[in-house]
Amino acid sequence: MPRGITKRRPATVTALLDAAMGLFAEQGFGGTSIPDICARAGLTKGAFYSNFTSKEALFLALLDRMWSRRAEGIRAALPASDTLARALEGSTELPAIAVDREWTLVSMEFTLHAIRRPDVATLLVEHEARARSELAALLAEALERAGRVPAIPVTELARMIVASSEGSDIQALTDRAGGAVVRGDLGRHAITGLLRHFSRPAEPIPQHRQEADR
Amino acid sequence: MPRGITKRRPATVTALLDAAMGLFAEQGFGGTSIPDICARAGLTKGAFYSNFTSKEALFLALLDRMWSRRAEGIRAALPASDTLARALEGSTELPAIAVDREWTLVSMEFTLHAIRRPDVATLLVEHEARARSELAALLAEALERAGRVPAIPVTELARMIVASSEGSDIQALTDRAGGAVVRGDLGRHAITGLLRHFSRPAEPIPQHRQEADR
DNA sequence: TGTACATCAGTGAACGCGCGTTCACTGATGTAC
DNA sequence: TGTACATCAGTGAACGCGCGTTCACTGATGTAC
Repeated sequence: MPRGITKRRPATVTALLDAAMGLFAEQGFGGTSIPDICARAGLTKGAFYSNFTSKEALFLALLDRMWSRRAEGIRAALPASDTLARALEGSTELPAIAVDREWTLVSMEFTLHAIRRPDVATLLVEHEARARSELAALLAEALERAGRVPAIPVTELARMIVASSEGSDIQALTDRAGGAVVRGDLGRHAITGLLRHFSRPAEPIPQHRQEADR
Repeated sequence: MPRGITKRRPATVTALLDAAMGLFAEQGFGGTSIPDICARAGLTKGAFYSNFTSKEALFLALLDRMWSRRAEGIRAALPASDTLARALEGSTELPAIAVDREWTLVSMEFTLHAIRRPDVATLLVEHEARARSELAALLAEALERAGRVPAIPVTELARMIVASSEGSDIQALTDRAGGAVVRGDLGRHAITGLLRHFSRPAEPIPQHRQEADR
């Protein structure tokens, strides 16, 4: 006599999340209905209500999955600080990272959603703070390897870089959708620029302080 | 016998657009129904269909109005190149510009919409190209006043600045909604940083070329 | 290993509601005289 | 200036449809023996 969840359940949840991810990216959160999601997942509406209380709840579960997958991806790519350091020294370029269309669309969708709902926004703010602090640690390490010291707190630098790269991603997707052909490395250029501008070469023998920003 | 549109019509259109602006910001495009808009405008659904063929058509009309209003606002603030030049010289800070919540939300909403519909994206890309070229002109003027020359084409600089400031605006709105208290000048700092990094002081007596980026 | 059966998980019909859209109508507008 | 009336503009009832949600049910699962 089954006395907990069966192995069938997670498969159903996965199917629903997969379907929702695709549909939210294609049609937006507001533009996607629960029957839409169920149809794509090959399930009935009852299956949906057996697993989630509302579309909103499913959205949160989807984000959870997106965030933990991304976290894995980032941990896997962690030797990046080396690459970053070399880019800072000017010996290489930052590598191109293809903009993930689905991820960016669903994230934008969620950000909009969150800005309108304070309780959801709290969730998002916490997640971003965590992600940013990992980036800040990476930046601190890369700067040190490149023999530079930050001129402003690395957490602020991380904020600027996130803002700049998100803005660039959105620009890239828009241009691509609108048929405009545009060089795709401006985002990386801006980031390198910010990193160089807001840090300076470490002095071999630390002497008196000087102005942070020339 | 009336033989064209009467003065009643534009008032109706304005009421519908005003109502839609507020609702799209509050509930999103997909989350707002036509009856919603009519109710807030104090009109019946018939009035809507007498003026627009669909919610999509109203959205486009709304953007048109938003864009032309913003263009007016920008033209009115054009002496800004002076302020910008002084900020570049380091004698002042860039002035704080309050993030317009409604504008930002509706623009994000539209960007999402556009990324999904190539024909709408074309419209957006054209608009952005126009806006960006005005900004590029402003930047060129400001750099010259500040006695600097751009190290990369000003149009690329304009792209970076737009990306960075849009990203910062979104960050600011998210943080504000999530109850995080955050200094609001990082966006301006980043912009100043980009401008300084991607330009250098003009040489009084032009001699041989040198590396753009130090 | 095989089978009985309690529990879990998804089915599919049913419901009321609000949506988008249409259209015959009433009232507002503004020109012609 | 005043009024008649053709035209324009918004009203509100009506419609069919798909939505979100519920629930009695059937079938899948996996434990106990």
